[in-house]
Amino acid sequence: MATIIQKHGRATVRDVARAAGVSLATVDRVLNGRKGVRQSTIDKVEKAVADLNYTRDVSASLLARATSARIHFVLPAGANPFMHHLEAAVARQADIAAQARLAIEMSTVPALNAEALVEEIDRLADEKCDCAVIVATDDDAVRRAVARAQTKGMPTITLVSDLPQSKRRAFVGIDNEAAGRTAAALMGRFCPPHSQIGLIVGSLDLRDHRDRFVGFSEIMLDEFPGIEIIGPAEGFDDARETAKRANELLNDNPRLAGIYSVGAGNEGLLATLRQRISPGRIRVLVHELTDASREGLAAGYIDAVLNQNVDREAERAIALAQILAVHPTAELDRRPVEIGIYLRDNVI
Amino acid sequence: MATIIQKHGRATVRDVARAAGVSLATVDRVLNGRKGVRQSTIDKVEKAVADLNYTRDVSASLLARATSARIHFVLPAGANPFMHHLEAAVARQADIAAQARLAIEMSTVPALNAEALVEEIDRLADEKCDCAVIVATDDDAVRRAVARAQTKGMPTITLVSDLPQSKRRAFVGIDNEAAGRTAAALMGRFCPPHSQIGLIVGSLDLRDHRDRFVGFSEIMLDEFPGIEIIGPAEGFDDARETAKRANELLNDNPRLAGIYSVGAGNEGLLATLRQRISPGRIRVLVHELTDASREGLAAGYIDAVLNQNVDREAERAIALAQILAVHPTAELDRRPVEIGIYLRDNVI
DNA sequence: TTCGTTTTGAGGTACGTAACTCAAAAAGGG
DNA sequence: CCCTTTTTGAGTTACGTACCTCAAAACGAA
Repeated sequence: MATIIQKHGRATVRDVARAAGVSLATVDRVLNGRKGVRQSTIDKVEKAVADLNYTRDVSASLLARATSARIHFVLPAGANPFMHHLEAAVARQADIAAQARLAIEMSTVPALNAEALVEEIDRLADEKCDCAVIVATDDDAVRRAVARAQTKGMPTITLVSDLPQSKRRAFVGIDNEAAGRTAAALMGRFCPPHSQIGLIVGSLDLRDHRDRFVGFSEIMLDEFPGIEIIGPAEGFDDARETAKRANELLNDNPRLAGIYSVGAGNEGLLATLRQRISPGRIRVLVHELTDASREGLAAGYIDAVLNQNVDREAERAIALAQILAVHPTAELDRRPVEIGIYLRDNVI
Repeated sequence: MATIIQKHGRATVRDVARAAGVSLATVDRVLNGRKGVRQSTIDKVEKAVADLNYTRDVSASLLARATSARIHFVLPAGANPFMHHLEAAVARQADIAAQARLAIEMSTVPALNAEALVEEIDRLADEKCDCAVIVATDDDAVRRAVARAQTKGMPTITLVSDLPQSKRRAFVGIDNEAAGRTAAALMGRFCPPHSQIGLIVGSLDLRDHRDRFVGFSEIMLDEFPGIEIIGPAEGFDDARETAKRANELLNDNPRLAGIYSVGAGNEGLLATLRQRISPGRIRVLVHELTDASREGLAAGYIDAVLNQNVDREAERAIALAQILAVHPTAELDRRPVEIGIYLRDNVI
């Protein structure tokens, strides 16, 4: 009845050396990819590893590893609450990562400023940082900087906002088109078959916002053809501007059934809603769990929140960066981060 | 601009000993709770620990720890697909846990059989297992067995299905009333204000199903008073029975707008839907991502799935068990596991 | 004071890997 | 065959903690 899944008596490098008929030093050379070992010997060792089902003891490995890998996060400065959450998440994960001999550093550059980001990437590549994790601004100068860094031996990972067609080694974030499609699937079911839904984005120049809009439109046209999409209006991820856009939506469309807020600035949206309507009159869908969106959920002004879990993202970015720092040519897991859906009663 | 969040040069036990003006052995005694140290000395050491911000190096600690803690999972045998997923998740996490010097064992007992579960708990307690993790059957004999085990020094954690009013040290699972409330919030928005929603549970004798039903009813009556709840009918977590209940619901209520399937057996529900209606005609909400529910989502027969992440649950249970194994009187994190909501485009 | 008890110190070994040196052995080229 | 280069072996040190022993010191009570 009882099955022991794993017990602690695992094979060690000594066992591998004995099984392969070589010395400890040779096993070490093979395992850590040092040169000066004949291919036939490498094969012998790898066979022994496979036969004994040897896996590196992570605790011992970390303990013995003298130097910490340097992983550097570059985040947009003084941006919206979401970015502050992301920053906090990186700091939290940094504490955990320190146990794994990873030195996590963080710096900020002005938001939406490609030049500043480029400068920072170049600086990091020069001072032999092991891996950069950036919230990318979609700009060709940034693409070139990423390529330069890769040449100099520093791989780059994009976080939250991707940089397609670039030399970045991985993207950690949600699939924003899928997020838009999911938003449409919810809103389409929330609203009457013949109604109007207003869209507010931060800016259509932002890749993630554009992707969400594309996904949303696709499903709406396909599955809820009776529903009319109003907009998108641009709120520039700013509370005041977003409040204005929401006011305009309500003024111009008295029979509006829903609002999908694609970007940030939800404090402003919420303020307008509180001022203009009673909770539940129109269906409201926003992105990211923040103080404002939690409050909106609790008060009934917001029906659902699509969220990317920043802790999971920071953790994932660090895990991938660690792999790259140790094994620069490794194949990385390409799965996007999960899109969380929160209503009032399942917020965390 | 750049901020180093953590670097690797941390304080060690030697630093603590020096700062406290005591020997290494004394620091060791204090840190590991061994007896024979004067309170005034304990205070000195703890002050030094605080001053130096000392934290145990987990890698070294694990490496030095000779023995593995034994953590034993007891799951219901041959049950539904969800339980098989849970089993697989435990096995996956066991591999990871082995790195942390944890020996994860697993056994199965007949489902819904309190006597067999009691026997297994007693057996584990006698053979000095460090912690048991059980999917509880709600029965007083089980409560007594858990209490006996606790007396013998083996703490118990409940998984997925709780055992309230017992000596279990923690529960790892979702808040099922909150899940029911969330289901109602979705269904209430999905369906017209005056319509009928059919409920199918496994059994009202199952605590989690009853809790979900209670939460669902609460929100429905409160926020969607025009919607009528039909049932609940009992499908006994069985595909055939659940198919029959779904058929009956469709026969008896030609204007049914939605079905909320609270328990398992969704293969049966899906079969009936495929046979009787076209995708999207009625809104369908089920629990747990399984082959059947994924298929239903993809085909458009299921609108949304409420899910508990079994990997997260297994991981959490192991983490809590580890704390209990090392520090039996520790206070444990009481937060429930997150309730995931999945539509077609955000499944993982 | 003296005895017994409690508390503390000093020192050791072990865990499994990383990273290094130096010498010895094997391979390869002419 | 010798000579050079490459490959391998043997051994050491280090990482930070856990756990152990034995002796020395401090303490408390009579």
